[in-house]
Amino acid sequence: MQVRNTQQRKLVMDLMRGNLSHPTADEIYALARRKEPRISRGTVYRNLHFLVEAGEIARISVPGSPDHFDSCLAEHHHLHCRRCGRLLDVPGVVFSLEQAVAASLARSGFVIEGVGVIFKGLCPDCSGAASRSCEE
Amino acid sequence: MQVRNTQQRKLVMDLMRGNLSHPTADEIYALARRKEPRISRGTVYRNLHFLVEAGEIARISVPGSPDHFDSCLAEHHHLHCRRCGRLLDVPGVVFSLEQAVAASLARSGFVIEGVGVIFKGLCPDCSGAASRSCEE
DNA sequence: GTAACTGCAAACACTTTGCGAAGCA
DNA sequence: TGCTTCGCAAAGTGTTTGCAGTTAC
Repeated sequence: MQVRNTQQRKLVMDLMRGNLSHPTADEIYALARRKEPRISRGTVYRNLHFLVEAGEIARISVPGSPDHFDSCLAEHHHLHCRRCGRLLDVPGVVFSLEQAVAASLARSGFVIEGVGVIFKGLCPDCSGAASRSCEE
Repeated sequence: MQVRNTQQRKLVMDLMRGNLSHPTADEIYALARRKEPRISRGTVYRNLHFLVEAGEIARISVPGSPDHFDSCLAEHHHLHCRRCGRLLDVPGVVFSLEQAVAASLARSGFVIEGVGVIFKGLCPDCSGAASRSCEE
């Protein structure tokens, strides 16, 4: 199966690479339409999947919200803000415990292919706003 | 708001309590219909949410598959089998690393309300089957 | 009696897919 | 030219919701 470098695929790729946050498929679709108004949602989804399969980007599944995509392939934790929905990187984390658990599981016959860790809570912006407005 | 103990709510509660695995809403619905064929999907969803809000059960969001529900409230990790889709408990894990990270994040102004860890891979049954049949 | 709850069905959000047309190699 | 990819729209999946009728308290 011969892979083709279409305008649309290049566009999605560029938008991902130029994006340091963790856009959803729909956010990429919105950005893509600014440059290429005729691009379709299906094409964006297909190309995001293509890039994930090709190992160019990572898919981050977030409970209760659509999937996000990450152009940073280095393994890292995320924080999902319950209030604004933003997905933020947790920097500088060592994975010794998850790795230890994975090793122990492997000894029991599990094949561990990955570990997903997601912190849930409020980001600094939202926790500040929350205390200011006394809500919740 | 006065809470009522309806037949349907009791049934969902009992099915969850008698269930050591991690059924999805649809699995609970199927079980419920065996005892109460007129129960509706909406009622099962509403009651599962009710029980989650009431702190009676936990909701486990699994990337790429419907939500699972867990009658075990003790914090623990899970393994999601890519092959059979089963969700399994990871027993006897200490959470020191996640807790350390959470503490460090808290110092930066994040409000951490929870940590979700999900291992992805193959359970012993499936990893054995996979190597036997040489697939993938 | 009354308001929380139910069953039903339609709506919902996100994602995938079938199809005929378009365009890259 | 041929086969991958596109745009479009419809279907799929899991979940929520509006409503009129029911039922627990």
